Amino acid sequence: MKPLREAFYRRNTAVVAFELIGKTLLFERDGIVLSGRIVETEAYFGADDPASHAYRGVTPRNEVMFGRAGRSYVYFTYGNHHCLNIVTEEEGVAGAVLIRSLEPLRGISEMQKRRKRMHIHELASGPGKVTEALGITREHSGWNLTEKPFYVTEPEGAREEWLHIRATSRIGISRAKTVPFRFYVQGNSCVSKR
DNA sequence: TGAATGATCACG
DNA sequence: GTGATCATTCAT
Repeated sequence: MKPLREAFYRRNTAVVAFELIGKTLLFERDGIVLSGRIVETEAYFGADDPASHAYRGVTPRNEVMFGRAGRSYVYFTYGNHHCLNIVTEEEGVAGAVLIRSLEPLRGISEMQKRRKRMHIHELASGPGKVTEALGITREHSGWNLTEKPFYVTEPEGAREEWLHIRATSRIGISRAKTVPFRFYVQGNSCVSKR
């Protein structure tokens, strides 16, 4: 399967966040393919979104959010965890989709090793777990996700889960708590817990 | 130079 | 419910 192209990401962030549900995220490293179905995302905008890192303009950390769509934005938070985003919108406009949860597909034993957990629903059911399962750190920020080895594709088969996608407020933020910019597959055990 | 904060997780 | 743990940001 071919990677999703830059034009997919160069659109409204909430639309991209919604449409990324059900797609497959892949990272091929050291001859091992790690992949999962995206089952939970959140949209973060720019100047009009007080919960976004880009709310107050460009900083050294967030500058990739203002750059070209389809790039990774990885940041370190709470002294322990990394979070993976994919940049959206036209160049010069801030936006990114936080990848909150994956349903593991390939490379499960490698994810179990990295996470020190066995159960499928513990491997990538939260943004910090996603990056730990795939071994993603700030070194992987700014990568071009429209080409291998780190990319997103259409799922195998039909995208049936669109019927079951829910939208709610975003998790873990202190501002803009009401807008429904979180999307997830209802009933999927790999979605993060409330 | 310092203090506050944080798009989290695991454990009890 | 709470502690861990530190990079980032903004104010001083």
